[in-house]
Amino acid sequence: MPRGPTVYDVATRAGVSIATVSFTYRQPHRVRQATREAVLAAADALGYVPSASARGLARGRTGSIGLYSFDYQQESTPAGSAQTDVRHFPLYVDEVQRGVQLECRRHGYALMLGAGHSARHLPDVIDVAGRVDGLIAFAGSAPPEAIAQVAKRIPVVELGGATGPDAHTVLVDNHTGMRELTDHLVRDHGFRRLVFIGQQGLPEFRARYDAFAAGLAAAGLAAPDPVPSHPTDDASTIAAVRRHLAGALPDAFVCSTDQEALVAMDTLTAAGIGVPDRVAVTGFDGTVAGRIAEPRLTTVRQPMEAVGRAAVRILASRLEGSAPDAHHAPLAAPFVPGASCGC
Amino acid sequence: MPRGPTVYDVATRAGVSIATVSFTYRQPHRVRQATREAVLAAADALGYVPSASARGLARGRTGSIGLYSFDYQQESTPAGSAQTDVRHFPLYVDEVQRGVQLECRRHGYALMLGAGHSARHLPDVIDVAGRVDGLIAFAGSAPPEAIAQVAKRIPVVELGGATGPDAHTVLVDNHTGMRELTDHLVRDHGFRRLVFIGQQGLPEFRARYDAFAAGLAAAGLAAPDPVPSHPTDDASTIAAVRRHLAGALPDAFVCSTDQEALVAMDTLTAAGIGVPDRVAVTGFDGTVAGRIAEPRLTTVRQPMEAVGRAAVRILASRLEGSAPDAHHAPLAAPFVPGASCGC
DNA sequence: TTGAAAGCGTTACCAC
DNA sequence: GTGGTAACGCTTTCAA
Repeated sequence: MPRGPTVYDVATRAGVSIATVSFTYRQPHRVRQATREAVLAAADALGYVPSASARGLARGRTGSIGLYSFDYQQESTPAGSAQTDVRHFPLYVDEVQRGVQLECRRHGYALMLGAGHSARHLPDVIDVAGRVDGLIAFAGSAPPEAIAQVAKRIPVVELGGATGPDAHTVLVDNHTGMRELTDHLVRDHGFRRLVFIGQQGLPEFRARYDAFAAGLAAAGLAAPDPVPSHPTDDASTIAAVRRHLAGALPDAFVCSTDQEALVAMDTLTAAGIGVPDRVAVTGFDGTVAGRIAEPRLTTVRQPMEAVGRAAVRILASRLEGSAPDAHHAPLAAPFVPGASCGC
Repeated sequence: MPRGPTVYDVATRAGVSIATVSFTYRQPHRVRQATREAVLAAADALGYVPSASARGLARGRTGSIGLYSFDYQQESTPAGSAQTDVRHFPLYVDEVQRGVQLECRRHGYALMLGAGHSARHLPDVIDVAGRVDGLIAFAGSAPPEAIAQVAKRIPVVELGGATGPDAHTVLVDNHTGMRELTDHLVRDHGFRRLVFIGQQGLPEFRARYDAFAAGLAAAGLAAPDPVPSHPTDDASTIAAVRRHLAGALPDAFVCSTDQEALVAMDTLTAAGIGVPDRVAVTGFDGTVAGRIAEPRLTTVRQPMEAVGRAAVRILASRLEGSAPDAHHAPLAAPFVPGASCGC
């Protein structure tokens, strides 16, 4: 912010005090029309651009909300097949971000996106937190301690985490959809040997596995342990799939996310195993990439934009001290049959 | 930013001065290790989150870059056919934004996205400008006067505008690709009656029409005036197309953007006119929606992510006072034949 | 309706 | 290496 004209310059030029200049912008009605016009004219002539830093310091709030995401969202996948080179399509994180953007705009908040690569001592998320009135963070994107620390100062909504004492979260019903999906595979397709691929670190992922297990249990089947894989890390997914290529192929790979499901499909295809002919694959999220994949991915569709919007609304209500955001019901995430399960 | 612990609190707790606390973060090497650790411990215990406002005010820069976009990017299209309900796919603006995000992260800048709907006196873009060290704005997204005013204070890159005295721009070669596209239609398909649909307000759009006209001229054909239409405003595009449904159908609709081309295709289809059987349609941008449209859109692919990245780089070099970003060559935008031209 | 002045939380210059 | 102490530009009482 190369320093430019300030309130002082505008005040001088308009022949008023700096207080009047400030009033002109913040409480126009408290200023006589003639005065107001004089001030605005002076500001215009000078090319006055109010400093948000100064305003933020004086008022104690910035008027902006922060969004902190994963790194993986940021860098393109280096290579990969047409199918997994999915980075040209918006992922879960991107679609949520879109909702956040939309709702911030509605509420008049500026949106601050975290930048990484800081060689500083402070975790990035704290840096971002220092710039905003409220923070939205994807669970797992920042160290829990950092989140906790931030939450002591400003309202925080952690997406995909558990609703805790400090950080709120947007509730999504991960269970119902996954249960339906599992039931579909077992009941409609008659599958018996199902493998679950995905990490179990976050509550939302655990809910997915639990629903999967519940579905199997209801059919009198034992649920195998989840095979570890991380949506961020394609290599881990590939490894998870390959592990099952040796012996008898399972009937279906039930994946924790679309991202992993797409990688799984590619891995299988590359190994000469047709999907869904020889094995079914399912995902979770309902991303664009999954919709246009070949075969179209069977999945559970999260209301991503709605999640982003809800996060902002929660923050806004906390910031504006309005209604303590009554316990909103979890957002629905419907089962969406595709072709990758054999339908 | 509910006020929390400050440098003073940390200093007291660590038994040092506030200057030392500041040094600990900004110039760690200048502080004795023991001191540094004491400070960090105190900060940690207190849950210290440095105020970016205060820092920005004191240092004269915020460490963040702003991106100002159109409104249309923000709100979902209410309805529309599967084809034009394109809002689920990233548009030109979104893909550029992605590049901006990526490059900001690389350079360690936080990214500030403009929020609209302010009931304030200041144009939004000025508000955003007051928050950042440099601004990227899509040409046409903000009043030229506002841009000019902002450019007096901080470096501005205006995307799609002309390189002017104040605002820089990222140069994209709009001509070559469109010329190739036009030649293709005329030469390879033998089309004679081509209609150009699109607005002419911005330099980049004019370049597209000019290339179109040049292509026709080279074939000894007269170029019709462009039919006004705005990519933001589907209704205007629909109207533009309908105007040509009455008499003899042209051979092709050459559109200024993919967005308009998709709307055109839908309009034609809805009118029972097959694309490309009875008339060809082409776009410009190379968006995802165009790639997966049926028929796949013939277009010119802009290097959208590269545009966003370049914008940040230009800003970064201006801010860091490094090389005055040597006149970089315009980015290439290749012709990409699809199926919508009849190929 | 307007002005004076006290902060707001950092940084950075200048001593020590 | 560390501490004092002016800025930095704006908002917001409190008076006038």
